Amino acid sequence: MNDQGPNFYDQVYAVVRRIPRGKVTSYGRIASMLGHPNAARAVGYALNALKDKPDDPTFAPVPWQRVVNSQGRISIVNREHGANVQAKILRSEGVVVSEDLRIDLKVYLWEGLNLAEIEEIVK
DNA sequence: ACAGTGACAACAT
DNA sequence: TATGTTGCCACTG
Repeated sequence: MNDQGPNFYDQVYAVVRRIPRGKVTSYGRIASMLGHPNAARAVGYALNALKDKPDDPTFAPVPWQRVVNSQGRISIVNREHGANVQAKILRSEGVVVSEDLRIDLKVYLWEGLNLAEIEEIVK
C-alpha cells in the first residue's frame, strides 16, 4: 500500500512524469527502460494503482494518460468512463486520437530517456 | 507461502 | 484488421 523505499511502481511513476506534453509511450517501452522488458503488465498495474492514491500532497501528479499500448491504442477497458476520458485529455495536449482510440506512434511516440537519466531513477 | 489479478505484448489464426 | 491464446511480472490478500 504505502511503501517507503523505491519500488517498481515508483520507478514507473518517475518515468511517466518525464513524458513531455504532446507525446506518448507504451507500457512495454517503460518496462524495458527500467530493465524489465517483460513487465509490461506490471506497468499497467502500476498506473491502475494511481486511482487508489489518496490526495497526498507529497505525491507528485503522474500524467498516466500519456501511456498507451504497443499498437498506439488506448488500453483502458471501460470506454465510457476510462478510454474516452484518456482520449479527451490527450487531445487537449495536442495528440490526435482517432475515433476508434488510435494514435499514430510515428508522430507522437516519445523518444524515451537516455541511460544516465534511467540510472538516476533506478538507483 | 501461494494463487489470483490486470490500463501488456507477441504470435497464431 | 480483428479475435483468441499464451507468456510475463509486480503486487495483493
